Amino acid sequence: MAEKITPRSEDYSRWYTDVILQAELADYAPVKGCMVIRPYGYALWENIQQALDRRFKATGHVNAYFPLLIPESYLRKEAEHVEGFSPELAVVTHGGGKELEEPLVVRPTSETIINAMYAKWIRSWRDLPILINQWANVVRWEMRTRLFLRTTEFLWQEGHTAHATAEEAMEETLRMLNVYKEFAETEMAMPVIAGQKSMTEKFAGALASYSIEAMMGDKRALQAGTSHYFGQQFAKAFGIQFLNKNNELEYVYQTSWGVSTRLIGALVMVHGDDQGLILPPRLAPIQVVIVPIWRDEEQKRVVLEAAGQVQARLSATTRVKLDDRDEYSPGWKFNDWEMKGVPLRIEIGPKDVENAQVVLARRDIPGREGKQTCPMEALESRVAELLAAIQADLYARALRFREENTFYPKTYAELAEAVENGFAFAPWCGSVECEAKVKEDTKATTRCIPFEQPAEVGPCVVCGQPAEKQVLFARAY
RNA sequence: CGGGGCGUAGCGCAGAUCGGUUAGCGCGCACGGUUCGGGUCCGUGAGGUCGGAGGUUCAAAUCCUCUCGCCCCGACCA
Repeated sequence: MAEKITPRSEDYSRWYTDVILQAELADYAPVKGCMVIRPYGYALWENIQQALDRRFKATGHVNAYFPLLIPESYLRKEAEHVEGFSPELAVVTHGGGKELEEPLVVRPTSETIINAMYAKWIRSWRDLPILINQWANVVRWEMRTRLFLRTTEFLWQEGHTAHATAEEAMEETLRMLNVYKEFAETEMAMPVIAGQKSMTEKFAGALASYSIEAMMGDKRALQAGTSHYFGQQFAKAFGIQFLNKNNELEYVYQTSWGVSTRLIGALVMVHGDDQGLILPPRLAPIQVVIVPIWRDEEQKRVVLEAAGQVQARLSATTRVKLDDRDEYSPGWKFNDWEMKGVPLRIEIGPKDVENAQVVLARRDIPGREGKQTCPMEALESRVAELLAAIQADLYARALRFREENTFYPKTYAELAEAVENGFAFAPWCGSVECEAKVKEDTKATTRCIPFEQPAEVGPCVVCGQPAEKQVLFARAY
């Protein structure tokens, strides 16, 4: 056995890296913190893109593309924004062999360049709302990087909208957060907690930030998507004004929202096991792999013919691959496709051809337990059923895991213990001091103030003062 | 930036403490055969500026100095 995946229990971090490298999702690039997204990983990203893009279009958004290079001065226009991003900027100082008059930053996010354009485009209330999304790469010079979770360059989408009223912009902010939540749960089979970020955790330049937070396999939290309400902050910095219906000059109200290739890291950590990836059927690049089994040339001919028919029948509705490679044994292929997380495997051998059946093996249920025979005539319906069942079961399993590792501490000591073992929902007075103390003592941060709140909230778990809200504390990526 | 680890064949490593002349092993790769219902087995073969620079020495993967890079753990972040 050439490569082994480190078991999760031994070293979760190494397991994560092993799975990504061996499943060929990505590989390290020559430049520190950068990675190559390999074809299999990119196919996964394309499926994520499609599923999201469909939802963006359905909510009235259009795609556009803004440039990679941004004049450095643009970043400085919004005080809080520049403060948040300057430490991690890549700056271009030379071009065409000459030093540039003004340095250009490689976008870490596109608020400034997009808003500079919005200032040109918006004149009247009739120009609003502007609902633009872009799929792009961005660069942030992070100190510590990790495949997919935090790379120097990453792919994402960023929606940037401008509205005539605060209410409308806030509605948009929450609508898109909800799109993310629905996407995560439906497509990724990943349950998430939606809520508002605390003032210290919010986006640089936003009035309010919202996020969806998911529990990874090591019980740590991962911010899987964010949506920001900017009010008129950026509009004032960039001079985005319009004449309202009363012929009054007014600043627009804005939002931005984004998810990144980090979602691939989330998929790995939410569903994967010691054998490798387990991909949710709705996003899996290959939903069904057919592994034919034969001994001699005659069997090979018969089996491959049957396998070809199975492939043809399923390909109308399913992303299916026939692995007819001669050079690998069936056992090798089983392991290989399990590592790559293909949700459903079809085995066809001489016995199956004889009995007009196939063997179906679920990736999410290892061993004999996950295997069943299926008569050839029931092929399409059974495969569809199983894929749907796997999708649902993955979600249910992830939800159960999160619930089993979620705690409701009443005291500070209980909180400290709880965040060692998972998510902790606890009353919080809202003060930065209490938030900082928890971080200092336990390394856990407030992830979000969930929308779903209990009927009654006790005193702040840190200081004992009255608390209005319950907050989610967790150690996070 | 602080702490730790590592750079020797495509990958994973041994060799270094105690310098010695053809630098090994496993996997992978190529070819031939064998096998195929859970990572078959056998044979043959190709493949190396020992991260880089400088120094010590009759002799350096090995000792010394400098340097570059990567990974992991922290502080920062999607």
